[in-house]
Amino acid sequence: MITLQGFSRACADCQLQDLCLPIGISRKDVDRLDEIVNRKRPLQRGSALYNQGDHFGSLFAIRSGSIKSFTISDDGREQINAFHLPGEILGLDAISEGSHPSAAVALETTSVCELPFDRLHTLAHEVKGLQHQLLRIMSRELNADERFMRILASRNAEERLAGFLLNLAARHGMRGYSSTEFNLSMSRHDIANYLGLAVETVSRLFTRFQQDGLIEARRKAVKILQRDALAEMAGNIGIQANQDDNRSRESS
Amino acid sequence: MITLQGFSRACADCQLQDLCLPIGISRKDVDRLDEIVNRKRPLQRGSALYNQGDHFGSLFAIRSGSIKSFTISDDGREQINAFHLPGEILGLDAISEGSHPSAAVALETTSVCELPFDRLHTLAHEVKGLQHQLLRIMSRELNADERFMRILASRNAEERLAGFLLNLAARHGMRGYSSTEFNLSMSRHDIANYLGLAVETVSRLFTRFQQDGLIEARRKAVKILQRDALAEMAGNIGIQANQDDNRSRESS
DNA sequence: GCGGGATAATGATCCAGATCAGAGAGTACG
DNA sequence: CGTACTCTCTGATCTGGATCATTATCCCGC
Repeated sequence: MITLQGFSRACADCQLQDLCLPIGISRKDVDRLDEIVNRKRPLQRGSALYNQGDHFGSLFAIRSGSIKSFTISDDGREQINAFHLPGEILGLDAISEGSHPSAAVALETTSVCELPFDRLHTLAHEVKGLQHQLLRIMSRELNADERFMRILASRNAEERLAGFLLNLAARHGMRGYSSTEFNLSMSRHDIANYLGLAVETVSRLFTRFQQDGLIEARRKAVKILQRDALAEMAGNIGIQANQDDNRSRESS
Repeated sequence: MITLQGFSRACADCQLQDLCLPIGISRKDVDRLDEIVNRKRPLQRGSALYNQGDHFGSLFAIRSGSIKSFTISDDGREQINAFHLPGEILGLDAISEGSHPSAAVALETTSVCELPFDRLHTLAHEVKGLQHQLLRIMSRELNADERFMRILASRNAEERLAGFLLNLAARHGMRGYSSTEFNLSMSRHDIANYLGLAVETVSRLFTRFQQDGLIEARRKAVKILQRDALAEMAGNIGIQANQDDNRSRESS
């Protein structure tokens, strides 16, 4: 169904370049970016890209697959921070401390591009567009986090799950996949953990959404039947995935 | 009680420079930064630094006072994203979209430095240390958000409030104020909103913490009596404020 | 095709915290 | 300096979702 693109080599050829770092960068500069990127061999499901506390040396961009990032607190509880899809950048939260505050584990077979931070940083110093894009990506991430904090602080279970499904749908859509029919790469347990709910609640909600004709769900396979009803339910939060469609003019 | 420092002019003289943008920047470059900073006249309590949806042109650094940033959702509910103290940078979440996704309102008389983004961006392009510091500040913010998401997703009411108080205490401490005795510039309502709780719950918890001898609280005035007990309760989350004490060596 | 261990669904009960209601206490202002 | 408003506190009740318990289903290796 999805063409394997794991072996196309250059950023310039990558399907994801308009979601990823190269936005707003000239062809010539993309080639320079390309030189510092390491394409790693695919990660198997369940294996870690990095662990909590690991030394930070690189950012990572997802080429295909998906990754969850999470933190284990002192009392041993795991808390998932985010699910990452192709084109998204991981490791941004490690820049300030020099080590990764959270771990990143593949949810399925996943391939990533490694971006050594010191070289990226140097290149960004030379290529203003890259510097800008880095800032924009981090800002976008801040936005997504804030949006999610709002959901956690003020939405009930059904609003959370509706928002979650729509968010995933939109993000799939932006990557050229169907935004109505897709596979969840994470378990119900992971969804519950992420949304701050109990697994049982999530499971019941899937059942209810299905009974109400909002979705069709069989295990990991999900089909959105009534997008608008879900959006209404979610209170129109989290619908828009991290797009950033400003042509922010560099004024004056 | 707190000396008015609203009229010291230069970054180089500012008490907050080791929390703010100038970290890791040479004296000469701080002076260049200084040239682009606008010191604005103080904001009165309740007045907006910017509103939701406003065009983004500048970042802002707080000199004194405090600010809450929040979003109003479609259904009119206000949700507070963060409380900001002196030395912190506001507006980072607006870089990607070109407009402010949240509003910022002063909780008390507050003075800020305005940092026009295009000029800051250009300067960061020339001064690598500034570029790095910008990235670090954004990364630190991502960390704080993640930490807070964890609290919202998996902590109960008493853990949340304990964590909140310790976080404020630590942040006051880093700014040279007492970390055991301080004033809350926000109302119980704001605290509740921020923590995803009902006002009544927050109020009851203040009472209980006081009865248990953990704190002394009279209205806005708070005194931490048993820091360790609170930390235990908070599950050691949120204790450390956004420090970043890595001397991240630029390797190789 | 056949256990067996993870994953998911469903049912029954319980409780933390929301909601409802109302009473002080502080503050602004005519 | 009294009236009215906002903020905080406290008590009583209700409920969404957690927790506990069990069953169904999937998926894997053999």
